[in-house]
Amino acid sequence: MSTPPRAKAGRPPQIGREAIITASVQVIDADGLDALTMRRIGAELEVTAMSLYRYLPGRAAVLAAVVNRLVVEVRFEVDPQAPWTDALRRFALGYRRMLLAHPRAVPLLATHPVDPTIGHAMTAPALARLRAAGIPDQDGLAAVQSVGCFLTGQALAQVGAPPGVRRPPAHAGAECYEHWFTIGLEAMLGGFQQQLTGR
Amino acid sequence: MSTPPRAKAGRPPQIGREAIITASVQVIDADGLDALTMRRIGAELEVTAMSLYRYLPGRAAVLAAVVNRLVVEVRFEVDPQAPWTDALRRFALGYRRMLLAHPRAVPLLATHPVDPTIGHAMTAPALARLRAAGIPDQDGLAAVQSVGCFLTGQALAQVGAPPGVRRPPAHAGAECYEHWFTIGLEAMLGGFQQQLTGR
DNA sequence: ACCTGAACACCGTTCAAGT
DNA sequence: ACCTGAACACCGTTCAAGT
Repeated sequence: MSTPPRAKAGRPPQIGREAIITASVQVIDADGLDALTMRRIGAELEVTAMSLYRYLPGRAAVLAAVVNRLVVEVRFEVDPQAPWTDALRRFALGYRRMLLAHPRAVPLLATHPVDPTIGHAMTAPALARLRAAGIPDQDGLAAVQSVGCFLTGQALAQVGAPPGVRRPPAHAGAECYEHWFTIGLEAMLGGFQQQLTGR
Repeated sequence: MSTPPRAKAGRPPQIGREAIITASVQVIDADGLDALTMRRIGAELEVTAMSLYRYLPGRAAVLAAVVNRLVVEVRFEVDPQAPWTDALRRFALGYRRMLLAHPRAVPLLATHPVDPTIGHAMTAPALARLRAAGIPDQDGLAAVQSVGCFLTGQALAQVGAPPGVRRPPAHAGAECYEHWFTIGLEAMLGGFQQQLTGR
């Protein structure tokens, strides 16, 4: 949307907005959210922290950009033959795949709002399938929202302990959370099917 | 559990663990998570930041203590006459009441693990009701977990934007989230009823 | 026993200056 | 046009010192 800094004259840029975001995701994946300092991002790009401010107005902007970068990488395919609840299931699995691929970013994703345009684009295929099944957009949106909230909360419980916090020793293993995830998701899907398609 | 510092001799303490936690909750409620610095907590208690370390080993310990303080204040009553799903509903409403009473603490509550003992105590009445209805503890636990995850995710979506982040202008109002919350919760409860009590 | 002052190693961010 | 060095106002945390 806004014009990126162009080299009409003078030196070509050593870095850029996209490179900053990519480096930030790498740092988070490798060392967690706390390690994502402006100085560290700069070091990753062999540049000082101050140069970053040419491309993003501050650390908060970096975090917001990371959230949107991760959300756009969510992918899932809707099977038009399958019942409409399957579209919600596939949305859930696709979103969850992204979350578990970036466990240290989950607290960030959970607490930062997603750009509405990007959020809408992500859920569009699922919503379209519900619409094709005769479900009003208002109800479809509520269902997608609810599934999304459950996903976020579930991923947080599984991997969401913040950077410095030790997980309690009685903490359940990954298999357990996988099981709870399926149980909860299927309950919600079954409930929506009952609610929206009248038993 | 661990013996609190007692004044066997010398000066009586000006502050204490509980006072620190209380002051911390006040700061969060008033000015948000970012405002909760050791120096600020100290100022609230008319003491320097360094004195806090006598009672809690650091900022992370303060945050953990705040989480547990807030979770223990969750209250709900189970109606033994009502269907077992009503116990889950009341648990959800009680938990949600606490979350919405401390909106600026929601990101903290969502990302910090709860002390297992406290967490178990909070959910015990609901679990007991499910057990009385003949639902195995394993299934009951999965249901409670799922409802809790949905609650957390939902509250985050509603109030969870982190301290410095502006909510997007297209953001839905509180009524909308209240509606989505009901829809999602009832779908999940309906699904569990079907799953566990066989339609 | 309890609290403090000074200090250390970090932050994010600004601003004027270099090339 | 792009990048940097120095500086500022903050952090959390330590440690020896006061009373």
